[in-house]
Amino acid sequence: MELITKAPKGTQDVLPGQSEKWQAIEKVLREEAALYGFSEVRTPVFEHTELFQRSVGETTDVVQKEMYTFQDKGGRSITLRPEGTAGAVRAFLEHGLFSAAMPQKLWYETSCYRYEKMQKGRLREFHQFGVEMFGAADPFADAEVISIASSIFQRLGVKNLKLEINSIGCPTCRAAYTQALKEYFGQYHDELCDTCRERLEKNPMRLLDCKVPRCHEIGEGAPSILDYLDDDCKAHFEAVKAALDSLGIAYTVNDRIVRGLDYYTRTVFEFTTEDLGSQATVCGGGRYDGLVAEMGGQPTPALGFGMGLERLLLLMEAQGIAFPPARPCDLYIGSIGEAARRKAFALAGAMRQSGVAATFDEVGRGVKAQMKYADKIGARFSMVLGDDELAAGKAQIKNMQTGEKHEIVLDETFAKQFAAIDSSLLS
RNA sequence: GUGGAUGUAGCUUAGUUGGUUAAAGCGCCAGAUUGUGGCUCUGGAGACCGUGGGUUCGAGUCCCAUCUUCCACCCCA
Repeated sequence: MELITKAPKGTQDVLPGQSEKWQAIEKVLREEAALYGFSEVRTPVFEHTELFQRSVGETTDVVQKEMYTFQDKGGRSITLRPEGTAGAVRAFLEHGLFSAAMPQKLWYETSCYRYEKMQKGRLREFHQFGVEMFGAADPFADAEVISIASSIFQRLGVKNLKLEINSIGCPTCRAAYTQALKEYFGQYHDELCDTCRERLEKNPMRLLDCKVPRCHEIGEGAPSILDYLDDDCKAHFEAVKAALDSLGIAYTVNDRIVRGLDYYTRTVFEFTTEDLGSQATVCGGGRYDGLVAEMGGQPTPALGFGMGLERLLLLMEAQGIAFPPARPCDLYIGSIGEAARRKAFALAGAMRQSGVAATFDEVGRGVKAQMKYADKIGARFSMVLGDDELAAGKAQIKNMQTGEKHEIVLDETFAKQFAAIDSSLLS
């Protein structure tokens, strides 16, 4: 197929039939966010490249090989956002949101871009719903953020999700732990795979989830971060777990969870599923107490999560979850002849003014074809206008499901008469 | 980035050991004694067989390249 009739690799059109599902999900996301007191923030699709290098981390895969980076005509290095947190933090700093009432609670739903090798549930343009909370250091905040995701899944009817949590400590505990890891893996230096040998220098924590069999085997005997947490971090983690317990949210502690974005501290978590093949993570997040300061702001504790919407939708479809039906056509106004068609056109307009989803014959075909069309679009009621109806000033309204007919007078009380007929169907 | 598959009308597919104008179902459009849907019947439109090369008298069917989608790794949402 020609390039102009083909969407770029890794992108997706959302067509009628699917867009209604997106809307249904988005409605739940917005409502849940509001229930928890979060406000929406919208940030640009592209930012200065440096923003992501600083926040996401120079050594991460995302920054090193997955960003859509280019130079604009002014010579600036621009990058399409690969995730949502950096932009939110930037906006938080740029507009002085830190001097508003704390905590600041924001949510967003945006497209993100990552140059990746395609797979189901892994696109180059994908959508993420996320929340960020600034200025809350307390463990209850961690539990609350996790519970937002949890209640979204619950409301959507998503099943079989596993919540895994871990604490990767603060920079102090992590320095000690990193040292311990280097020593441990150092003993097996020659047995490690090439990338792990590199990781050993740059980011030893990443060795832990290497899938190469031998590395994985070695990793099983590695020290656990949980044994290296200092007293504060340990107390914080315990309090987060207690808070989750009090909410009745089930979780498992997995000390191998190492998130791929450098800004995380202390609590990290993932919601995973086995129903999506290898793209198991539907939602991931954690605390990033150092990020705001790293970006030049006052030290501000913060945390949040990102949720992959394509994955969420895929998961819901895989689990056979029903979506609310699209709004159907309430009344199809058929017509025969030009005079009647003009009347149908006017009537459809008037009906819409009173909140009735009305449709008339927009293409000018025969009555039979019009009725077939009314049936296909799922019109709940139909009527046909012709010379006879115009002359008599009344017409028949037909219930498309039962075939039952009602007489209706073609005057200014039409909408009221229709409402009476319509509500009789509902009762 | 590594490895393995896939690609025929809008959709799902058939296409024999390469051979004349590439089939079917669904969908779409139009009809069935000229003003009415869902069933049935009839007809029609719609594919340069992903794209570009090559082999051959001749390729949807063989070879190469490229693109697309999918699977595993990797990464992450």
